[in-house]
Amino acid sequence: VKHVPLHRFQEFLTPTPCEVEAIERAGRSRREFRRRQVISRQGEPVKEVYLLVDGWVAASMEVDSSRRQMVKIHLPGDFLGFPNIALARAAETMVALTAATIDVISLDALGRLFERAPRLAFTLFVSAQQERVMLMDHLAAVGQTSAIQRVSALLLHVYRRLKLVDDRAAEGFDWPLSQEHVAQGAALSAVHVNRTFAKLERLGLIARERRRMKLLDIPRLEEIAAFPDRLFVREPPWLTSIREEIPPDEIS
Amino acid sequence: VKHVPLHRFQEFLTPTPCEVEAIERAGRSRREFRRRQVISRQGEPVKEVYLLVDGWVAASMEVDSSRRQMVKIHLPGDFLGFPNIALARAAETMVALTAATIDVISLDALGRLFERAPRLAFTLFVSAQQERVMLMDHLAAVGQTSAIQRVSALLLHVYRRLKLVDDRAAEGFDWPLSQEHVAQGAALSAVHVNRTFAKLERLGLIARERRRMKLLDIPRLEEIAAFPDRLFVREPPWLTSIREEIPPDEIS
DNA sequence: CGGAAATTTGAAATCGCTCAATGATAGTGG
DNA sequence: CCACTATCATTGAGCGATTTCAAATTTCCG
Repeated sequence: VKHVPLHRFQEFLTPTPCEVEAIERAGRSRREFRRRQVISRQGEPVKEVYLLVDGWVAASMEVDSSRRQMVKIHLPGDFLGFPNIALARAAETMVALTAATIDVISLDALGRLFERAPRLAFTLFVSAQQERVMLMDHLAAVGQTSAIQRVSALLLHVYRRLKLVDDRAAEGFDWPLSQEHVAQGAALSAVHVNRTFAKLERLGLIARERRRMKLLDIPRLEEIAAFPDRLFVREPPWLTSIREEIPPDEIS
Repeated sequence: VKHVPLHRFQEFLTPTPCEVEAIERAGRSRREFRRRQVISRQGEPVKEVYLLVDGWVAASMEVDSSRRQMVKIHLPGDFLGFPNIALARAAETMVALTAATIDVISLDALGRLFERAPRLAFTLFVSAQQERVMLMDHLAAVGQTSAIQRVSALLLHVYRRLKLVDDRAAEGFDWPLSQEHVAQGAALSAVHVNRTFAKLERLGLIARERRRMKLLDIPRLEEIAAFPDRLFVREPPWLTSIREEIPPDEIS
């Protein structure tokens, strides 16, 4: 059995054993998906959220039948579907970009977590704010930068996230995204993404082969992309000082 | 003394008196800003968050010296600066679009709220997810729609939010945004925003005069914009069933 | 091995941008 | 209250980054 990855929690503080247990308890049933399979669909009633245990997942929104915007590339350890809990009907469609393993978390389990583990709850809250920052950066890139900058930014974004977990990302990494996917993420046409990849390759900044990607000149890519590498807080005093758990007998 | 507006809380559930008190207690010092005054600047260390009591505020990010993206138009009742709590240095710059009144909330006070008022904490969490949905819609509009659609979407977005609080918005509303501001929000040039406003006016969809705006044909604008009018959850069982408050004596 | 999905390339069209100049509005101090 | 100045809105002309359309390869997957 694959262990639940805790990356998104550990970014802000190291969970105590009983907090880890609370997380493990919240996720119940596990589901497997094949590449290209739809996990949840835009417009469906919202009943649960998910934890991505393994694989890549794309979250996207259909604007009209021919246009869709990818709003997030989810990697292992990410929560999926959280924005939908504010809605009666889901805003995003989730599609597996690779074979993927997912744990289902009920909304009731989430509520119990807020009641019993306030520090973990606050961590989840901070994590939601982090997602907002990433969306803001994405919006700024799409709104204010050129095609080559947006594609470079997307490459750097994925690279930086992979490197947090696996240092070998510097020697190249699996790249399951089609050029059509990149187009939907960077808000470009697939044709222009193709030309932009070709240009980056010609400049010696990236190398592509099969479904692998390697960034050859990261400093130069960062210079081009103008995409901020955010420094997130780590164990801030206002977070660590909160009580870790409310014993069950104190809850009526 | 102006009362603290609670719009963003009341969207998801009606706070109990002691929850209202907890909110009032969290906000301490009040500050006043003039139009165009900077409230907080991108890159500064993050020490506090704010509640917008009165006025409009723009949150924007500078991509380079000549390009900036407005990521949110804040109206009374909005929390300001929440995304920054995940960061060591602020990502957004806040500027008052009108004269504005703001309450300062310390991060410690926020922590106490998570410890003491779990239901309120969960409401804040859901509210953060709502903000993510709005950012996703914004990103989809900027990435996938034409100039006239983006400007229509921005107008509708503001109109819908104002109407929640004040029905007279249908008869026109104050419009403190310059065309340069609209340009930064919709990711267009100010010149093109001007031409797009002129077009909307020529089509009989809007009327502008001085710093007022009136939407003349909302159904047609909605048709053009293709901007979703989200239905947010209201008092969902998984939120209302959480215990309202942990008595102080149960906290060591 | 066959069919579907994805990539690549060319040519033509377009939406929105930049530059530049003029006109209107609003805020400020005398 | 008026004049002065900065900000904001408007309009024209030319250009260019990216799109669309179309067709040919190549790769992937069952």
